[in-house]
Amino acid sequence: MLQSNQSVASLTKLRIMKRKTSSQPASSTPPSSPHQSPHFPVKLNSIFASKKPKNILKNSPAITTKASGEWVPLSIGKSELYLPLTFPTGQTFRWKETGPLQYTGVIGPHLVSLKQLENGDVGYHFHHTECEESARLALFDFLNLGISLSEIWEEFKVSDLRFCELASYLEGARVLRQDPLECLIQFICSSNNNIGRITKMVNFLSSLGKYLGNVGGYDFHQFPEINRLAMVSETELREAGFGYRAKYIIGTVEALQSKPSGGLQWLAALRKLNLEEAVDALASLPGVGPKVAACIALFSLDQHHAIPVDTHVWQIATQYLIPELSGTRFTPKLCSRVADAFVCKYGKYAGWAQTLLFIAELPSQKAILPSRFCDAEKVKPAKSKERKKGAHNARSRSMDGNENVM
DNA sequence: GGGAGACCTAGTAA
DNA sequence: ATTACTAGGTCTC
Repeated sequence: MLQSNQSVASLTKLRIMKRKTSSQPASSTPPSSPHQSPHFPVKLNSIFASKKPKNILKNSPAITTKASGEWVPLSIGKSELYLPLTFPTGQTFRWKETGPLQYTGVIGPHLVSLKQLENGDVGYHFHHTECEESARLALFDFLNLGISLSEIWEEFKVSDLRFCELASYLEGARVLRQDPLECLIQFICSSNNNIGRITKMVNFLSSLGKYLGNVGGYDFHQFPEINRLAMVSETELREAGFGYRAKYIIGTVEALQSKPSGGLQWLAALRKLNLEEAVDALASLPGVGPKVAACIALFSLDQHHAIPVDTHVWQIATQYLIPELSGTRFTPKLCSRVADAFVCKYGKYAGWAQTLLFIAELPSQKAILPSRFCDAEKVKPAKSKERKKGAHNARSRSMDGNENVM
């Protein structure tokens, strides 16, 4: 039953690094046969220097060379990255499932496929890129490989038995490091919305960017620059199905254009702020409230303890962290209370812990977890009705088992 | 500063 | 079959 859900395509994001102009679009089919080829060079110290856990790539053997048609192994293993728990779980709406255990997306100007190899490792393949080296760096950065998932999970496991048990079934649920602009726009689209529709909206905006190629029947584009986004009218967006979010997109794009340092710079600078400052800055943009801001902060701004609180996270929190509030109704005022509870329990990387707990609540995952993880039914607030099957809130990342986006 | 209602759509219930 | 209502996050009043 996991499969049906995984058909949800996810998309990606690019890094905030300078965009390279890429050359001719490539129409290619992802390689089909995993190939044990050499490892890649690992010169990421400067990039990841500030990260806490040791760089999991640090000791990887150097080498490289990848012939097209091959999967180049990342040599990190499933415990560090398991694609089905990372890409189609609501962090990004730009990556597509293009094969069994295979996902394709765009990182900056690079079109790349990732595949879980038979030995558990993840292999990558660039379909379209001008510079292999910068593509590789962009990929490592996007995958947040400067952070050891297994290392921070160890700490969660020690302090939380339930996390420990879940982790053994849901290995490799990693938090990505997306491009802030892409992340911002995607999550503005996500507000009060369901995954199928969000994906359509994001696809529409993405198609305004430079075409990079087709993989598995899906067209891939570089995410459009701010000035390109600014050329779209609210009317066009509404006709494309954005609803009232159309004006949010327009307003946010205008706000970014008006930043003295430029929108991209302004967004990039948020990575240097503390969480509260970053969230406040983001919330100054139309269409960005506490929840969307937390998503952007966690998924693109290195704010590892950001907790996107929605009704589903509220359920998790009242069930396991603050049972004294169980049965009460969620109000915005309680947002910080929930976030604090997560940080208090899990610390600096609370957002990463919360991501796993969230995924464990997805119908697709519950289906493969032992029943003891499912019997603890949520205590619903008096006024709340049964949860619907269809429309799920975005952050509810694939909450919908029936979701069939593409 | 907190609460209520509007916004938009898809899915569900009546 | 149509209609009424619902969730979901942000904004406005």
